[in-house]
Amino acid sequence: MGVCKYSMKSFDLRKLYVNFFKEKGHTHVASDHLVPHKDPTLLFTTAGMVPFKPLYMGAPTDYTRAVSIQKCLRAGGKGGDLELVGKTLRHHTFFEMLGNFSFGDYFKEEAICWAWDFFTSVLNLPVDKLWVSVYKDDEESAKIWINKVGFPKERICYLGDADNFWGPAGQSGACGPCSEIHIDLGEKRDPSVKEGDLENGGERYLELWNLVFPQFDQLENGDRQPLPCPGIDTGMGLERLTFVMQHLEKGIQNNYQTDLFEPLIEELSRLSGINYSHKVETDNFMHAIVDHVRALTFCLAEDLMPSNEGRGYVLRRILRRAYRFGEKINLREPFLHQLVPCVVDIMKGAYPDLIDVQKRVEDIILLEEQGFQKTLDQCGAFLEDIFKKNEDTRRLSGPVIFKLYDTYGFPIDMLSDIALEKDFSLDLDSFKSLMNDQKKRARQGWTGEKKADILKKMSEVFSDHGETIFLGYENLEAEAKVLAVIKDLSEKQTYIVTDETPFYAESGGQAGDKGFVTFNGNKYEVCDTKQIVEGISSHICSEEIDIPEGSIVTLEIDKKRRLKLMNNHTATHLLQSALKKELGEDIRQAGSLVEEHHLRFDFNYMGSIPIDVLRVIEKKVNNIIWSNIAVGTQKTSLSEAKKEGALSFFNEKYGDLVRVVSVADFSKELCGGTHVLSTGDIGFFKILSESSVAAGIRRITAVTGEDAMSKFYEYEKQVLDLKHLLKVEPSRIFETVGDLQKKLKDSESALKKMSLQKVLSDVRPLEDDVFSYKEMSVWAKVIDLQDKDALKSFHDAIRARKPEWVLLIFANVKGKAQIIVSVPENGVKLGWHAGRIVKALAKHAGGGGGGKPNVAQAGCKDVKYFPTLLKDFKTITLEAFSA
RNA sequence: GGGGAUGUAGCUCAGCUGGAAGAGCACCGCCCUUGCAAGGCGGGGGUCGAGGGUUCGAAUCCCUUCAUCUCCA
Repeated sequence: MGVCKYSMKSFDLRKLYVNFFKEKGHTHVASDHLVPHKDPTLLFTTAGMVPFKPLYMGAPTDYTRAVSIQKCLRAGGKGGDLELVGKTLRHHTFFEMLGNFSFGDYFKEEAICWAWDFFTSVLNLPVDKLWVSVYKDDEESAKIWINKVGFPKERICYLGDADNFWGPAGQSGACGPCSEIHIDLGEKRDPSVKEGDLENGGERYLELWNLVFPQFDQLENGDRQPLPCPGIDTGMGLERLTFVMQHLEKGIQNNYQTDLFEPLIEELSRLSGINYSHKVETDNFMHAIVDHVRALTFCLAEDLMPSNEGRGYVLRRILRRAYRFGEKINLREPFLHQLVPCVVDIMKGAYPDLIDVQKRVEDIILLEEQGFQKTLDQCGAFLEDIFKKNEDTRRLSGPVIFKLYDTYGFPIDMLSDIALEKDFSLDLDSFKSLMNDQKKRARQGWTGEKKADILKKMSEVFSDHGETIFLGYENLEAEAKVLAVIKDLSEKQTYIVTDETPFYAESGGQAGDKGFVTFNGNKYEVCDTKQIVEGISSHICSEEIDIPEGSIVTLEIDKKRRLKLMNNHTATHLLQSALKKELGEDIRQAGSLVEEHHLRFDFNYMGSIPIDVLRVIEKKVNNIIWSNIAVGTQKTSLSEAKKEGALSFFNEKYGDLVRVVSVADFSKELCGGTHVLSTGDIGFFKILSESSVAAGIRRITAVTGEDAMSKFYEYEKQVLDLKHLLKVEPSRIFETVGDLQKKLKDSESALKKMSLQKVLSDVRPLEDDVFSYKEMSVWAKVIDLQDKDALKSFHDAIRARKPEWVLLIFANVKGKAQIIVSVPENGVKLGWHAGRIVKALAKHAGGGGGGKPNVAQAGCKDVKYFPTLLKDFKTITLEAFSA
């Protein structure tokens, strides 16, 4: 990458910022995940404050000031940023947000003064180039800027809701007025922007830092209430800040020339052979590509997978957009994965975790690129076809374009390019109206949140009491206080929430506990335990129950079931370690399920796993089980755990104490689940199946202990049954069945042949059975047959001998009445139609049938009709000739 | 959550308005060739994604469901 040419690098800016606010009493909180698992209303973390949302609602914490550098992703949705990326120089899908926060602590004055201080004393930004905006009704902030900071009045702008009222992130939550600091990059950069017009700042006035003053809580219905815990929420994009610093130093023109992007652009330029800063158009494609690769790398590093729905689909769209742009700069083969090492190299200083996942990220991206290329190729034939079909008009209609886009996912911009090449026009207006129809349909289909009220009650319990305390590592029964009893009438279920519980709530793949809740001598069955709101365990009973809040109840779990879950969960850990040791260290969990009677483990791996390798894996696990090693659990900090090499899946909340489950040096994982005390408890481990669930993902299912034994009995019984049935030793069953199959097959085909031969020798196509009708010789016969297939063979044999006759065959196939009629070519010309004839015959005999003019089949209720059909053939089929 | 499409041999796919499940590649055997490549002849392999229904008869029509792809939210 070479020596960095800037004295102030992105890495330094992160440090300066965090240290500045640490000195002002802020706790440095590490970035939360891009996928906010605690907030189902958001697809991705879109702002620095997202992880802190509950704190503004008054959730308990041990700090009131925080500083963070938050990984963020904005793609589609409300902002619609995705389409802008590349076209403007300041939008990104993935970016890092520097933020300082106050929860009921300091307010506007400190926020504004410190921001100013950071800009002017730490970064030495040119004071005369800075501009400030405040919310139109927020005199308080304006006064602070003028009186406390001494900021010139004439460079303060008052803006409205669109620009200076922030939030909420998602459908609900904290929001409030804000004040922004902009920098004037000079008139030359964007001459269309008037002096001081921050509202339409274009490329001239760059919004650098947004100081938000969250004061309100917006509800789902749009109403605003005062926030329980108002404070400060600021956000400054690291990419923009870095740009400004390096612009001032070296005069670079955009974010993509900063040290955060420049090596990537250089690499892309090398791969494509296209120079940067050559043409605006290709530059924009390069911008979008490198932006998207960063986003992809960070998402995939968090174990998010491209898929066809939800978050994974957003990821897939980002990838495809980048891939398509590649084509515009002469990259016609998968190339995105080749940029990943460069992303990792740039970011590894701040995100060392990336190093471990680099290889995996590359693999997944390559696979996706190949998959997309395949869909494009498959559209090729369809495309050719539609261009051919519309050759006369040289125009593709709306419905045709819509179908191509909606069903096959063929990108419209690519279609336009091809159409241009072939000199075709596109009816895009009609296409757009079809898209609108689809949007309308989608909106109508939206049923809304059914369980919103239940979620709301659970959230209230959370903010009043905090997380449910889990006693179940040591205790299998306990007394506890009831905090809430919530009835779901639509499902006939009751959720019972207590302050503490021995019940394990479904999490980390481990199934929730079952058992009983006892109150006042009444025993209620708990059929599952779940965390409907994260942190709150609810005991689910499938009946309506009334227990007053505040009551003390006895909680008792199904112990036998839990022991099995513990077996299976520990075994899952052992399996994962064994897989890593046997198939490679880059094996990663892609999902796991721990249930009472079996366990399931999904992981990334290309290709299937040979049976003998599975046996080796099985053996490794069993060796650990038979060594009877104590299973250790300890609480430690996340960073400590990582240092010791514990496996983690990015699901842990930073800052918390984490629980590490370890089996000597064989396995070490962060896990909140319940485990056996010693591996020997598991008894035995047996893999039942290995299969594929998605591209690049394999699934292993297995059983342990008693269930492994049951499985063995099941197989044993099957073998013994076979042994008795076949009267051979088990070792010879395979061979014997093979022989039997072959014999059966041979004799079946011999039988078929023989019975056909017999019919053919018994029934000869003699002139005696022929009558003349409508200028043709008609041969009619009733025969008996063993199976339906023989009928057609019989017909073909007769046809071969008498090509000039009309054949009329009535067959009794084991009691079922079947008719076949066939007419030679010259008969068809004379007006004979086998289909119509057979239909008429069948209709007369309570059946139905049909076929082509030359040959047709039918069936009817009973063979007893055959003589009549024969006798009255001419009258019955009369109408078959009239048409 | 709402649309559209696909699911047939190990792989890639044909199969029309219902009437004996097919092709190419791959596989196995034999022939030709000193060997390789190629060719010739023969052969094995399918619950037509699953479950219902209509029908004398369903890969084909209808309903349900699952998986994959795709668009919209």
